[in-house]
Amino acid sequence: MSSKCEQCIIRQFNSLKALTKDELLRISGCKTSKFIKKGEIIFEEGETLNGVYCVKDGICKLSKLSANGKDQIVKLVVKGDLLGQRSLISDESVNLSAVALNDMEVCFIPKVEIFGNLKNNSDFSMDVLKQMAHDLKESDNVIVNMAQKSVKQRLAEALLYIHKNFGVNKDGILNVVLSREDYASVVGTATESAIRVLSQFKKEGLISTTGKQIKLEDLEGLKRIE
Amino acid sequence: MSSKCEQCIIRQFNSLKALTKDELLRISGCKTSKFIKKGEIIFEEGETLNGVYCVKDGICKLSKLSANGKDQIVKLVVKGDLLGQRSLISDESVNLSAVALNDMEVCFIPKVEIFGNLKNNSDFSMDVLKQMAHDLKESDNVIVNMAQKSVKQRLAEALLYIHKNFGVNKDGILNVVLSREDYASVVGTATESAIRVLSQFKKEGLISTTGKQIKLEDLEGLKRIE
DNA sequence: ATTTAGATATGATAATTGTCATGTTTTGTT
DNA sequence: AACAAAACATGACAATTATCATATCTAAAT
Repeated sequence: MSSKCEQCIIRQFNSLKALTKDELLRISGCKTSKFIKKGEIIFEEGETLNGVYCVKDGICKLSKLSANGKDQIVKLVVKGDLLGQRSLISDESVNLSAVALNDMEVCFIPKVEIFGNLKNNSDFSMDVLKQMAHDLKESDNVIVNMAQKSVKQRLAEALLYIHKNFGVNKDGILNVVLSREDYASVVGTATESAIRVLSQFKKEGLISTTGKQIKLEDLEGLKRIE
Repeated sequence: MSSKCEQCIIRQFNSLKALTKDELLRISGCKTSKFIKKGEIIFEEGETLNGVYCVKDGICKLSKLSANGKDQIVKLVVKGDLLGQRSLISDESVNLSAVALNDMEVCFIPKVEIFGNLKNNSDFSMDVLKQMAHDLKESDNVIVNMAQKSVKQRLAEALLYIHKNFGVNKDGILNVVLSREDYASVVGTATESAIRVLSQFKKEGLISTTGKQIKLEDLEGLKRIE
């Protein structure tokens, strides 16, 4: 019993908003809904996808295994994002692995539907194109940051990024809860280094922590990190 | 007196190949041809573009100024590539600066033409989409490399990348000639570090140099760098 | 041919980051 | 509650990379 895409609010946050009522009805008919538990793998590097996932709830990480055996987290995915678009479009195997950081709810939309709409609805394809263009810009900016900034700067920016894009709960604690290892993997450093920098931020009053939970105490201070 | 796009071979290498004869004729009518000297700026970060550049000849670098004042080269552009697509599509100012590394010849195609074709020719928009999807994958891979690999590894890979994608002349010398500063800027390190690593490669017989010209002497050796 | 600015090269040293060892805390399981 | 496993934390040290100083080489301009 799948609910109706026409009434799904999530769709407003991604390219599916450009679809017509008829197109949405068709998708409603063939999509499948899935619940994914924290830590579960949605797909893995090298797999072939036969559709895209629309994230209804929860957060996941997109990562790639480096030659040295360490995982690099390339992106964090919010509610509303589409997963697997890129691989679908270029008709290649998936380049990144997706792992749930929370319990998630996703809808799987088959490839044929997406391609049909890309071909026939230029509003939709234009929106997908815009989304990709935006992602590409973000990626280029990440490259520059990785290449030019220190671990301390990158970690400060990662915290600010999560704060801005995923928000905080009523107590001011970041909605995304990452392990220290995951932070290291976002920033591209050793786990111990990430731990050390977070400890330093704590000492300096820039953040406070309760277990894995992190609260940003001084946004301006974090922005000033050099 | 602009030559005809219909007869331009370059177009086979980019998304313009998906255009119809009529569409190409229209572009022929409104495009402008430009010669750009080595070192000249094609466009700079923050500018607004009113079209895309189709690279007919020559090579250029796309770079971004980091907060620390250093340039990071994000991509090298070959003959056949389109410049400025991304910014045009997302309707934002340009994120990267483009500077000629050679004497170049480019054609400028106005925004309206591109958008018209994106809207009306789904083969064209699909091809642009594919190109962007491919670029996005490449960018993600670069992020992983920047984050996880050493300067030595990154420089070896940069040399191999240039070898593979831009080729060599009759003497086996890389077709792309970069200054040591540019190499540092590709790899994301200090100029002195880039120089040192290149010197080391030379000592180890992996490369040979004559001034700025570099020849790869041992491809397999470079691939094995750790 | 000489000058000169810029690029290349290398040494010395400092700063950053990674690795290994080890201890503590947290978490989940029986 | 007791235990084991995992995550977190920190010290000591090694490796990598950046910075500063200075020397040499190259290429362009006079």
